[in-house]
Amino acid sequence: MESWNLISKSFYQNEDPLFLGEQLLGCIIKTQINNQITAARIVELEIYKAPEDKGSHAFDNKRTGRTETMFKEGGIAYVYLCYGIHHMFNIVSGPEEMAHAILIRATEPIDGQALMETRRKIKNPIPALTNGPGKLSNALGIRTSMDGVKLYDPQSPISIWSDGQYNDAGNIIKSPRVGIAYAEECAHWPWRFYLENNSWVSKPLIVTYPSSQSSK
DNA sequence: CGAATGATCGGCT
DNA sequence: GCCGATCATTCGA
Repeated sequence: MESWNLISKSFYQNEDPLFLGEQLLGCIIKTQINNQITAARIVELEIYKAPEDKGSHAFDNKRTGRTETMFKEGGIAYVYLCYGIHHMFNIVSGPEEMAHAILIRATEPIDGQALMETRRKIKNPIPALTNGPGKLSNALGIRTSMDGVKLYDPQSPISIWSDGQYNDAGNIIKSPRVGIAYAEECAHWPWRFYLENNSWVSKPLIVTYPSSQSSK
């Protein structure tokens, strides 16, 4: 709010989602729902690069009712339900017909922390508030009904801003993504980005990959 | 601690 | 019918 700059629509049209992922780390997600405002800084995300990425819902440019959102112009939200409970928030990027998406995995609260704690039914200010994709959506009030909203419109329920912090890409750690062991050779691509030494990053879950990762 | 499990539902075979 | 880009809770060592 103080000196935040709204991320422009053109920014999201970049054809390299890996580059965009680096730029989006440190940016701020703001939600305004029924005049209630919360904001949180992106500290961890994952790139899903269609069509070659077997971890993506849009692998091989597969179009379904659900994935259709990802084929639209960059700069909108892709929100889907996972395990029947969790609302997963992604940023669609690239031009129309390029189904790239960037999953936000963890955030650091900036504004409206008390409201986030109420939504999450959490008593104490602990990292569990927003250190996972399902957790942060719950805390920020993001739901599947917001699928397709414009992130570059300040009136949207979800918008993304920059305040100039964390612009230095030097402190970004890159590692394999979480929860996609089924994605064969794509499973170990280092497309999970997070800020080094940030205490709000999600727990580095131990994922069992098809036995071929350690020393080959 | 870690491992196992239940929750809960839309999308897809 | 089955299963997932997950999480909170329980159970056992």
